[in-house]
Amino acid sequence: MSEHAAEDREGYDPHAIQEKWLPVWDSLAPFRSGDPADARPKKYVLDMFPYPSGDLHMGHAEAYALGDVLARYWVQRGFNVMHPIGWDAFGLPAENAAIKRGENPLTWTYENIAQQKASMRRYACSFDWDRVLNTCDPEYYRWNQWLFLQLFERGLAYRKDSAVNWCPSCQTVLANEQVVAGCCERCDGAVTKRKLNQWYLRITDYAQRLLDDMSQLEGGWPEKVLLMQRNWIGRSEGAKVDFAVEGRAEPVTVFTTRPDTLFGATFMIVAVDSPLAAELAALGGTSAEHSTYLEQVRAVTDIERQATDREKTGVPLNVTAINPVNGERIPVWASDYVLADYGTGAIMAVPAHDQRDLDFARKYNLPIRVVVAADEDPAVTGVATADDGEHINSGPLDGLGTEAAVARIIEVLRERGTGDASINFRLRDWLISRQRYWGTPIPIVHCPSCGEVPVPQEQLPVTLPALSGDDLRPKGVSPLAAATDWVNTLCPKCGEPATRDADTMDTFFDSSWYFLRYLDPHNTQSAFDPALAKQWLPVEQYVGGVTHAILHLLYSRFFTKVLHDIGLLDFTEPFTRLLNQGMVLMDGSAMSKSRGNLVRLSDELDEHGVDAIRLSMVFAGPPEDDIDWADVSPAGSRKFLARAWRLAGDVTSTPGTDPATGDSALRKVTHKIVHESAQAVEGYRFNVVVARVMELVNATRKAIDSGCGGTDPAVREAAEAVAILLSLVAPYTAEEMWQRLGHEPTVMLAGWPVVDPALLVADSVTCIVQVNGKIRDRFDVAPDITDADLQAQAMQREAVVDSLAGATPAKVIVRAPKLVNIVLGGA
RNA sequence: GCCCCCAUAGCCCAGCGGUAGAGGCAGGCGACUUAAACUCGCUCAAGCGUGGGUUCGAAUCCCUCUGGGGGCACCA
Repeated sequence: MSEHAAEDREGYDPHAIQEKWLPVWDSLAPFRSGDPADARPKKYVLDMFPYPSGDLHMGHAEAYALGDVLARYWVQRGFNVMHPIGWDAFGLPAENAAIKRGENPLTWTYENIAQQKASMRRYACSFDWDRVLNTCDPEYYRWNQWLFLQLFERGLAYRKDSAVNWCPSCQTVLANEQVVAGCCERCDGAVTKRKLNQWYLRITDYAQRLLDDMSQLEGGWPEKVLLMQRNWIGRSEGAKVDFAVEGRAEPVTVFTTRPDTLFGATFMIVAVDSPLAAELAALGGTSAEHSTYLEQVRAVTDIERQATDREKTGVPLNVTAINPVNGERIPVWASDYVLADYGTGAIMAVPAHDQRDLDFARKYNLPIRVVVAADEDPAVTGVATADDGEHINSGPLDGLGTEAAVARIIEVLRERGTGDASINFRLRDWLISRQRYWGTPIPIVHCPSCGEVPVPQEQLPVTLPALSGDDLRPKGVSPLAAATDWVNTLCPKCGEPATRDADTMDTFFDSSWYFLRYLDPHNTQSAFDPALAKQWLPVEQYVGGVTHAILHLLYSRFFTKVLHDIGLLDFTEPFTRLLNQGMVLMDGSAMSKSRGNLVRLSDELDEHGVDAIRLSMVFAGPPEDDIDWADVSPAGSRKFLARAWRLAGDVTSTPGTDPATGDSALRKVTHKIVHESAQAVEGYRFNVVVARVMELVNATRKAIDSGCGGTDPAVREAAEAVAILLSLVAPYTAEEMWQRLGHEPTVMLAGWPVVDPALLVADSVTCIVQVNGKIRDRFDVAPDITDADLQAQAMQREAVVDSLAGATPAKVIVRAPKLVNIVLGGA
C-alpha cells in the first residue's frame, strides 16, 4: 500500500497509524460493556445489524460512522455504552449461493461474516465484540422457536389458507417486500398468487396499541417514519351494516366509512375471489359466469392489476340484497376492485359519492342517487362528490351534515339490530412461513391424531438438517420436506409417527427481538435475562436505514408488546430515539454494478485511509440526507486530518499543564466549540461538529504561528480538545495525536473536556442599530449591558443621529446586547 | 390521485425571528521550491426558488405557485 500511503512532508501516514493502533485497541478493548462492577450509567446505542452478503459497502460505512459518533460520544460523556453488533445471517442469498457452489449455506454465510467482521475492525467500529450473535446459529434460533411457541400458546400464531405471492420461476413464495411492482425482485418474473396453508402472527390484535404507543415516539423518531407506520396500520372509522340477501339465511355485512350515505347505496359488490362470491354465485345460478370472470382476474398479473387507471370489471351474481334502512332491493355484483381480505370483503356501492363505485356504475348502467347535496350531478360529470353537505333523499338523515348524519344512522342501525359503529385496519396478519431452507424451522409437529403439536421446550432447538447444493433447489415445497429423516418424527404427545412442519420462518422474525439477545448472547437458560433488560432497555439510540421504516420496526414494536404482556419486559416501545441515515449515491443515483457507478469501500479505504472516509461520511451533510460521493472530497478530509495531527507536534508544553494561565482568546474559542459540539452531537448535527473542529484547528494553528505560540498552555488545551472531539469521527488520528501530546492510550476514554461557563461569555458583542429595520450603525458593547444603557448609547451615535435627521422615534425596540431598532412613526 | 419533505455563493452545506456564512470542495493571488507536488497565508463569490401575508424587523413564521425528492396508491 506504499504507493498511496506516500507520507507528506511532516509524516502523517494514515495507513501506518492504522497498523499501529489496531492491536493496541484490541488489547485495551475500550468498548467492552459487560462488567457487572462497572459503575458508569448505562446507555444502549444500537446499529441495525447487517446481512452478510459479501463485504461491507459504502452504505454500511456511512451508517456505522454515524452510529459510532453517538456511541463514542456517550462513552466520552462517562456512560457505559452497550454498542453491539451481530449478523442477520439467515436468508435466501446464502441459499442461492449454496446451490451454485454445491455447499451448505453456512459456508458462504460464515465466509462473509468473517470478511465483514475484519472490515469493521479495520473501520474502527466501537463495537463490543463480546456480544456478537449470528441469527443462523442454533444458539440463537432456538430462542426464535421458543418465542414462536410462546406466541402459539397465546393464540398469536395460527395457520390459515390464503393466497400468497408466488414466483413461478423461483418456485417459492415471496414476502410482500420481495415483490417489487408486481415482479420478483430476484428474477424479475411476474408474481402470481397461490393458495397455501401458512403460519401467521396475529399482529392485527395489536393494531390499536401499535398506533396509540406512537405517542411515546413523538420527538424521538423521524416524523416521516411515524407517518409511514400510521399509514401502514391504516385505521379507519365507520360502520358495519347488515344487508339481508334474498334466499339466504344470513345477512351479508359490509364495512363502510360513509354510513351516512346508506340511502345512496344502489348496488352491492363482493370481492370476486372471496368464498362469499362463490357462494352467492351458486345461490343466483351464476357460478359459471363467476368462475369465468374469476379466471380472467387471476390471469391478470399484479402489475396490471395495480394500474390505477384500469377499467373496472365485474359480473352480476343474480342475487338481491335488501337495504336495511329503506327496504330497497339492490343487485349484488362481484368485482376485483373489492379486496377479499379487507373489511368484510363486501361493500355497499354509493356511486354518487365514491369515485370507484361511480366508475363501475357508469360502465354497467347501474343507478346513481345523490344523497348529499352538491352543485354538480355526478351522474353527469362522472366525478363523485365526497364533500360534507346537507343530506337529501335520506329519510331521517335529511337536512343533517355528514358528522351528524353518521351519528344518527349508527343509532338507527343499532336500534334495528342491523349494524353498528366499527373500526377497520388495513394492517394484515404477518405471514411468516417460507418454503426455504436457510431459516428457523417452525417447531411444530403435525400428528394425524393430535393435530398441531408444539415441540417440547427440552427438545429445542429443532436444528436444520445438513442439506447442500442441489438438495436446496426450489421445487415448490420447502427443501426440508424432502429431508425424510428429518421430517419424519414421533408425535411428542402420543408417540405415534408424525411429521415436522417443513417451513422455516421469515427472517424478519429473527430481527424482531435481536436487540434483546445482545444483553446476554450466551445465555443457555433463556432468550434473555429480564433483569438485564430492566437495566439496559429500551434502546436509547437506534441507527439504521429508512428502508426498514415499516416492516422491521413495526415487527419489533409488536414483539416488544407481546413480551411486555408475557411479563418479561417492563416497557412497551423498544427504541426511544431513531436516526435514519440517508443513502450513499454516486452522480445522483444509487450505486450498482450494472450502472457502472459502484464505488468500492475497500478501494476508498486503501486510497485515503479509514479516518478520511469516516470523516467524509460524517461531514458530507446532515446524517439523514443522501450523500453523493461525487460531491465529497476524501482527499480534503485527509488534508484536514493531517493539519489537525500537525498541531500535536507543535505543542511544546508538558502534559498536565494548567490551562488557566493560557491565552484567554484561544481558551474562549476552545470552550465555546466544545460546548457547541456537545449540543450538535445530541441534535444529530454531526457535520456541524466537524466544522466546529475545523474552526478550532484553524484557531489553534493561528495561535501557534502568529499568536501566543506553541508553549502557551491554551494551545495544549486546544490541541487536546481537538483530539478528543476528533476521537468520535477519526479515532486513529485522534489516538496518534493523543500520544504525541504525551498521553497514554486511549483517547477514547479521555473524557469529554470540561467546559468552564466563565469562558463562554464573550468580552464584547457587536450591537447593530437599525432605523426602520435598516442597519445604520454597529458598535461594540459589553455583553451584560442593560437595555436602557444600550438605547442611550445608540441614540448618540453619529450615524444614527444623521439618519434620524431630527425626527422623533415612535418606538424603540431594544434587545440588549445585540440590537436596537428605532422605528419612526407614520411615514 | 392523496399525503409528506426540501430549495441559502460554481458545488456540498451552516444559520431556523434580529449584522446572510460556521466549515469544506472548486476558483483566483501570493509565500516556500531550481521547478512541481505538499504545506501555509490571503482572496473572490450568494441576498436566501417565485409571488403574497404576519411583524418594528423574515432566509427563518403563514399562504400561493414552480422545481426536486420521498411515501401510499382501487383499503370502501
